[in-house]
Amino acid sequence: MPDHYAIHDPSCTACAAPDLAFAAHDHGHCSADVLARAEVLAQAAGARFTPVRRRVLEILLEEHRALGAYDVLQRLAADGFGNQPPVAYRALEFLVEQGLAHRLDRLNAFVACMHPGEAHAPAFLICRVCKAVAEAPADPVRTALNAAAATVGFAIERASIEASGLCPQCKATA
Amino acid sequence: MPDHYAIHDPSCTACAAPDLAFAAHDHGHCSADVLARAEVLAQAAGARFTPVRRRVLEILLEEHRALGAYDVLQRLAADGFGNQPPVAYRALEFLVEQGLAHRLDRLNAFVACMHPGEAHAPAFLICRVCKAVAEAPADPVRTALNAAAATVGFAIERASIEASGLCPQCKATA
DNA sequence: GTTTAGTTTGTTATATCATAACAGGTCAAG
DNA sequence: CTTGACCTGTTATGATATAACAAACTAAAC
Repeated sequence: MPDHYAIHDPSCTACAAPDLAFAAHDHGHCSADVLARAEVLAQAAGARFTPVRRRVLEILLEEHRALGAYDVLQRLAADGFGNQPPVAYRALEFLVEQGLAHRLDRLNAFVACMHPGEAHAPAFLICRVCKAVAEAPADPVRTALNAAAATVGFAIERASIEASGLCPQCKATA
Repeated sequence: MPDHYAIHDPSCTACAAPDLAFAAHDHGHCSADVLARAEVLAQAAGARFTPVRRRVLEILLEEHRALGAYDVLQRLAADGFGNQPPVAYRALEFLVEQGLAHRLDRLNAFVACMHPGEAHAPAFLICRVCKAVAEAPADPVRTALNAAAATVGFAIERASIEASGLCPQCKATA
């Protein structure tokens, strides 16, 4: 197994950071690591990590940005895969189901999950200038949300928490 | 001014409840109250609360549910207004800008604001069975979210918090 | 009371996002 | 090596949203 496929290593600076989307980092390592973990996880789940699916995840992993299904589709078509919408939507749906990607409702777009396999229900931070997307740990947020829901007797099953604003770099530049 | 146009009265059981969407209540009072407040607020903002705009708010206020733009459009057309998409989208956009309605990204749909004029940034609770939508106070949630964002240096400008699950009634029925 | 500038509405046309349904191909289990 | 499940590709269509322009209305200035 080549070095850049090395498994996630929490002692590595890059891997240990809570979120890298807004920080300079070894993105080659970062994305290869996530891809390798994804492969393992899909296997473990008895799911088939086929070429289209793998390629879609690779495409999403190229940047810490959300891509629309049609953007992904265009890339797939260029790589010789089918170029009809269901091809992209199905692969994206698979990745979301497997916890390897997330859908951002605000953007009608998809982003690679940077913490596959690590049980998490993140809040998304979307920079309105550079469009980078980061996953922020949201346990306290969800605790507060559950409490608010409980006061009216509502039982939350799924919640999406998506914030837009300025990432550290774009804030500094402005 | 007829009685059902009476202004919001916090001493009234209906008006005082944190959120009525999931509770039996005098909906005629509830919606007329919100409508009357909306009218006042629009005036105060120097905005024109025209017939289409008013009608769209009335339509949204008929139920504590989110309606798609095309649902609203159909209702408008039946009332003799234009029946092309921009008619609905523009009125909805106006209401959202004025804080009289909210857009739910998860549903691509719109819901009347039940707390117009009361500075608020709610979390939305969407019942997956009866489709009712309630606004829950989200100050603690937003505090937690801001804290999470701050740890990565992100400055939140707008956040949407949308949860789906079971409302009290549907939970009891299940 | 008329003019005028800004706003609102209506319309045509088109862009963007998403899925249903079916045919053919692939793969692993038996 | 067949079978059944699943995956991919395709056609077609549905659902959501906006650009651009013309006509009508409104409010304010004169």
